[in-house]
Amino acid sequence: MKALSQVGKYGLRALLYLVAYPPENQYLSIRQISDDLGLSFHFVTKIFRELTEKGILLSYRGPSGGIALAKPAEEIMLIDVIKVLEGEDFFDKCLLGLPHCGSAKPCPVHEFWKEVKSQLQENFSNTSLALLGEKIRTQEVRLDE
Amino acid sequence: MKALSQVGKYGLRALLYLVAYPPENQYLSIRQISDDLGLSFHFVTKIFRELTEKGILLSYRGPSGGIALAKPAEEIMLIDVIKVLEGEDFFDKCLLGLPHCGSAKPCPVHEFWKEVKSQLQENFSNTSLALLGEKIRTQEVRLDE
DNA sequence: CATATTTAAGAGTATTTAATCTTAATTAGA
DNA sequence: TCTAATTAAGATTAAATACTCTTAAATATG
Ligand code: SF4
Ligand code: SF4
Repeated sequence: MKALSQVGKYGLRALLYLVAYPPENQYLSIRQISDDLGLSFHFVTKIFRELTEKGILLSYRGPSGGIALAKPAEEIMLIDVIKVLEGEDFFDKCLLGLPHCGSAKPCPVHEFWKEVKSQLQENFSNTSLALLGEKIRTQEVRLDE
Repeated sequence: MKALSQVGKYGLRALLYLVAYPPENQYLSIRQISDDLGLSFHFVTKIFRELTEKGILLSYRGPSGGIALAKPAEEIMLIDVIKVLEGEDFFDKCLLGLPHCGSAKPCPVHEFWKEVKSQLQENFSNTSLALLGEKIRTQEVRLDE
């Protein structure tokens, strides 16, 4: 089961790095993130540009430039990030992908797919980046290896 | 959230058609299924070949040939079909896709991803094709439109 | 045996996704 | 003002996925 695209995976990992290890100065360079996580610098740059456009990150060019959160990590929910990285319709995707479907005209697997999907959506909506960053800092969880 | 590939979606729909509307004679032709569901005949043929190789379908060439279930629909679970169509590792896929990970060295979203995944896996394991076929026949659910 | 029907096999094409590369723009600091 | 550091933008390439097409093999029936 493939839940996130490469854009989603890399983007989320890179973003969580920033949240977990915020820099002393205002901006953290993309190079440091991509090097530390072993991701392609250019690919991460492209992904971050999207997050910047959509108001989740701020960016600054030039020496000692980089990226930073546009809002406090407490106010950014996982679902906001996912919707930028995977598209607004992320939670509309279906198992059989029939046209015109939904609860009124369900397909054979609608019943439990609906449950699975809403459970995931709820978790994404209730999880802030701040919470995940804290888990990473306390080494309860990890971002690489 | 993209759960199934096109192979998985088309394959499952076509297979459920056979289960729900089994032919009087021994075999049902792929042409009838693909035409009825509006799917590519060649694509469905390719998918069915795989299901035949893996022992879920029987096939027979020549006039009045076609495909048939290799076992009673009661004995084929959704998860068996999914594992053929999407690969044995379908339920090993991850949100962040870190190497060497699992419950011992979890990533930040492991906790709820694990839950979501096992809920889906359980549903797939407990659902037989016979059950879904019956739902379709009684028009509780549908395969097209 | 000849023909029509049907699946098998695999080559070929198109589209989407993933990743890389090049150049431009911005900015700090010597 | 010059240089180095950094993101922005977009062109390009690579790989995976999704089909499509052609030919072969099997088989029923007249
Ligand atoms: S009926 Fe439900 S599960 Fe099935 S394709 Fe539609 S929305 Fe998805
Ligand atoms: S830690 Fe869990 S959710 Fe995260 S990538 Fe590994 S198996 Fe997937």
